[in-house]
Amino acid sequence: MAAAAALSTPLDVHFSIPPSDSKRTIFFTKPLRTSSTRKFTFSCHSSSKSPPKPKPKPPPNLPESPSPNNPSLSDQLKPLSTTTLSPTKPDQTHLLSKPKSTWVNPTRPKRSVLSLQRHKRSPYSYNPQVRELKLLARKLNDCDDSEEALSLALNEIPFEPTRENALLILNSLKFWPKSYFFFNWIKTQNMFPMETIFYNVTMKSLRFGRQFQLIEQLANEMVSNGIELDNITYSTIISCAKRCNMFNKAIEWFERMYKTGLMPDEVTYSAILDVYAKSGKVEEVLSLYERGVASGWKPDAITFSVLGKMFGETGDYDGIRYVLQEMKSLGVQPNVVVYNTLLEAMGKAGKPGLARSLFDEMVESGLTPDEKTLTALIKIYGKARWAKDALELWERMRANSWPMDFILYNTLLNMCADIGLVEEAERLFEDMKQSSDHCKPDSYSYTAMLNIYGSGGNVDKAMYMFEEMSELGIAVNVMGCTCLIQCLGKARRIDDLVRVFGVSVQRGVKPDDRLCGCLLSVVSLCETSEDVGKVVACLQEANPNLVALVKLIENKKTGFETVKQEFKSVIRDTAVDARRPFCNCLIDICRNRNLQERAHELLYLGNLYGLYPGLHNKTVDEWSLDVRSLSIGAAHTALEEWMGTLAKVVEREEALPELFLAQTGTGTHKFSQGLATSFASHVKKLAAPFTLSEERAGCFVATREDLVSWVQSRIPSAVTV
DNA sequence: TCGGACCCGG
Repeated sequence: MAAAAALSTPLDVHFSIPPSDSKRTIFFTKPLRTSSTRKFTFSCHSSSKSPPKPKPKPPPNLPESPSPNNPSLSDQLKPLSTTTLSPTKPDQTHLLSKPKSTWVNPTRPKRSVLSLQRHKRSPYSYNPQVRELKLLARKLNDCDDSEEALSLALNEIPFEPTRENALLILNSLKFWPKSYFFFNWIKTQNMFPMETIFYNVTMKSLRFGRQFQLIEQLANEMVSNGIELDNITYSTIISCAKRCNMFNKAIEWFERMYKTGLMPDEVTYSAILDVYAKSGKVEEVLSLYERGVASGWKPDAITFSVLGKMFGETGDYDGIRYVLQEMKSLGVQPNVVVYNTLLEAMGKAGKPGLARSLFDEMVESGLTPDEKTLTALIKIYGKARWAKDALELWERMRANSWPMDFILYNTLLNMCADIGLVEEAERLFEDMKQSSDHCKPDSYSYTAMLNIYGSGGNVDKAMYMFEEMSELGIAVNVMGCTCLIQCLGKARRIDDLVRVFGVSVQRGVKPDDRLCGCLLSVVSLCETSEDVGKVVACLQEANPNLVALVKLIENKKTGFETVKQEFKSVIRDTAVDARRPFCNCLIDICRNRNLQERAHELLYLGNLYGLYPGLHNKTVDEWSLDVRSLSIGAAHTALEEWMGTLAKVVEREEALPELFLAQTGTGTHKFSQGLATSFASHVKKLAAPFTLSEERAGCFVATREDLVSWVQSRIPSAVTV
């Protein structure tokens, strides 16, 4: 929906089609912005070694007495969001620096936002009947879910239903229906008044089953029966809402807590921080964090893990650095979970080297990495194509007998797919087959193998995997199906492709936009109209609108305006990550059908709708064309377009930079198609003066002199490209 | 033995 909104409004404002006599130009126009999400970043900390920032001394840590007029959380945050958080004051974006005096008023001590006291647990005393009680609990756990069965089990109750006994049983019940039933049963017995703890324990069990409705029902019951809701109650409610992705509910209950005058303790506080973090409210998280610290709170590892995850989600490297520095200055030692979170965040921020150093630091500090640590790191090395580091780590894992689980196995397989390690993957896959039950290859493992064989062009082995999956009853998912179809398409095994598509759909695969993009790319590869028809028939089943667009653009009579409208409508309904592939494929289809003009129109539209950000970059010294995210056909089209535009600039004798360069990338992936090679031959065909740069990998360069004389030698033909 | 954080895909 958001994507649709982003597409619908700004485009027509920015673009009106010029009169037919003037050419549309792709380059040298102000790039379109489809959205303007402000990314929060900290101002730079000069060095993590610098002494910790002076934190304001907190007011005395006395929990405030409940006040009937306690401000709500949003009221409390208001002064922050209108002052400190104002995005219009760039010098104030450093939220976590010393708080601004606008809200630290020395004459009026700031209200504390959390209680530094943890909730006291009731002391546990030994229950002599523990054996019998555990036995009953097991019986309840094992018996049928039906009310009859549960009642029957409870009838033979071997003990007095005292408060302690009931609590012990309630604590031992594993599944929420049992806990809920038992809780209600205690209520009907009327042996003792229901206290908060019974509600809390029951809610905890309900949370396992994500029964937020029931939890909320119980909470309301507590309110109407005058039973106190404590921090444990609230944190349980909040974390359940969070797990159910009901962030508004979580915030609503947090607000309710404030309004009743109960001060959150650090558990509730970090739970709500996580809620804000998961709902993307970075600024709220930071102001809450800041205010907590200003109240004298020393955040623990869990808080930093929440912050780290939040920054990881947006790949905010400055944020990650801040978390590390903040822990250091507060003297909080990261534990394994914190390291895991930060490692993953480093991966999302695209910092494999820093992830590696962080991992070294973790091991040096004496911590043992667990499955999640290794999963994070292997994934990072795979995505970065750091084969050496990945293999070394793998070796180290085995040498140290570090823990493995099936997710780590699957991540290793994916890493092999990323790096192109076919034999290693096969060995690993065999290991999994030999292993005990919990690491047997599952749908993910098979998908990884389909990916490996598919991208390596090993059609027969990929097909073998596909058959084996159906023999073993392992579900084919849409991604595995996509890998296989892509591979069959490249091998021009269209009949097999059609069969695989049919079988997959029959087995429940719901084609998504990426699968459609894959089918579309096969359409562009097909050499006979018969094959085209077969693939289009599959595509018709999955995305009829896309097929209609293909037919439209193939028809020479279709006018540009029509293409534009239909293109826009298809792209708007397409998942963001599939939009550019769609456009690339459509361009390829045109080029293969000799519809060059249409290809240029489509590239223009793709650029117009923001599918190729950063395609063209200009500085005073150099202009560059970055075709790394383009298909071969699209890259050729872009080069022609660029040349045409440059010709015009030369013709008009406008200022030109010293250097021109076209970036094709080096195709670091073992299986990658070699855009550079194809680009080189196209450059040669055009006789353009670009040569592969020796200093800059994956770049073709041309000097101004060469380019100008080449353009002049082509005039007037160049102008009309 | 009443509550909070971290892992797999095109």
